[in-house]
Amino acid sequence: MTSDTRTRLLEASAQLFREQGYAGTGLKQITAAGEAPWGSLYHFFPGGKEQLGAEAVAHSGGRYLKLFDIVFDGADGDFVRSVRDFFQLSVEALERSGWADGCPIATVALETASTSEPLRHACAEVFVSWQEAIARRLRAAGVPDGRAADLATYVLSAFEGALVLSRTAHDTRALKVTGGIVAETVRAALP
Amino acid sequence: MTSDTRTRLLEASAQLFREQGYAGTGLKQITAAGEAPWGSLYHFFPGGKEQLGAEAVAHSGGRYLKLFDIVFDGADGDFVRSVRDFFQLSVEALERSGWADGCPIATVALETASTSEPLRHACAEVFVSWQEAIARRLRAAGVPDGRAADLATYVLSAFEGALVLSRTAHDTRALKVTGGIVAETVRAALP
DNA sequence: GTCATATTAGATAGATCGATCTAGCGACGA
DNA sequence: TCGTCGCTAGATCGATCTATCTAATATGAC
Repeated sequence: MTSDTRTRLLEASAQLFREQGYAGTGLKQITAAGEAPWGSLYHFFPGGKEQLGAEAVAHSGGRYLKLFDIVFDGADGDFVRSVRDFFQLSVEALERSGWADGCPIATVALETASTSEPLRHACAEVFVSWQEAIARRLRAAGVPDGRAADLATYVLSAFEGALVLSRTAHDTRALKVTGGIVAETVRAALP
Repeated sequence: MTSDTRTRLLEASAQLFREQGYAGTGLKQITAAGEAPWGSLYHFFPGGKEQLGAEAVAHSGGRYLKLFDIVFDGADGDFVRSVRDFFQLSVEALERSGWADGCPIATVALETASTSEPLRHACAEVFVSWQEAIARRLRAAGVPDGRAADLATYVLSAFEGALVLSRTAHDTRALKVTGGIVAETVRAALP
């Protein structure tokens, strides 16, 4: 039986880290947002902020992994449509949240790439899992192994970058434009 | 006559923000790195950390803009080669710096997109200037206006995303793979 | 040389940071 | 009813954060 408080702390962390980064978020703010008692934080996460951060990253990563599958399954094997759908989903998420909900990992990844090895590693693992999920679907669409891995990396790169540009510009154009071109490129690469 | 101390503060800020983000960098650390006296910081930047951050972002942005031109000019009008060169330059910068020198803007952009309007705006302006620089070269290569703008956004998106993945993974593969596919895509789009 | 301005020096304020600590609450089995 | 143990409560520590302040010191014009 997983603790409810623990989950709330994890999800509050994930959301706050996504919006304002790891260093920019205080533990007090996390307990407030998660409506969790201060004493519980170090009970559930004796490793402190770093452990909480690493677990929050993994939590967000897993959640998005499920979302990938939902989008892929909803497109009935049409990989190109999946790509379009995913970019479109982010367009809507950005608009709905007032430009707050970008990539739940990227901010922490960049902040901690040179400052915390455990956090960097957690972020790297999430990115790998996402690329594998995309590559798996590409292989299912008939793309050879190595080429599928490369295309998956390419799609994720373009997606992450477009999210950075769109969120910073407060304008979904980058996501729409990039999504369109990436979808075309992928279509041409399918057998 | 621009103050030397002021420039050192600006460049130290730019480098530290690039490595560890805006919130993760203290003003004391900046004065130490820039070998500048503490009293000078608020003399040159009375607006405090936010002003220093915004100016550092603009400073980095302008520096990269010049680098764009150097790379473009070095490729003798061969835009596809410019793209490859630029991805390759980042590969080398990442390796040389021990995975510290990624995009000088992206970290701050993500951190401050929802927390500081002046900083977000400074980052957005840099990204716009970069896209315009790329688009100008695409037009020079014969690509129509609107299409050039879209392709420029696409190239920058893919580049930024690949930098995030490579820096996080401590592996230049994402930059190499993405750079290759983007170069191919751009080549096919040229007249 | 004199005066005004630009810059440096560094102590200090006041807030907040992550982390630790002890005390106590409350549910549940014996 | 009594313990036990998971969890909560929140004071508190030392460090660090940004920002402000007053003096002292260069610097340059005249």
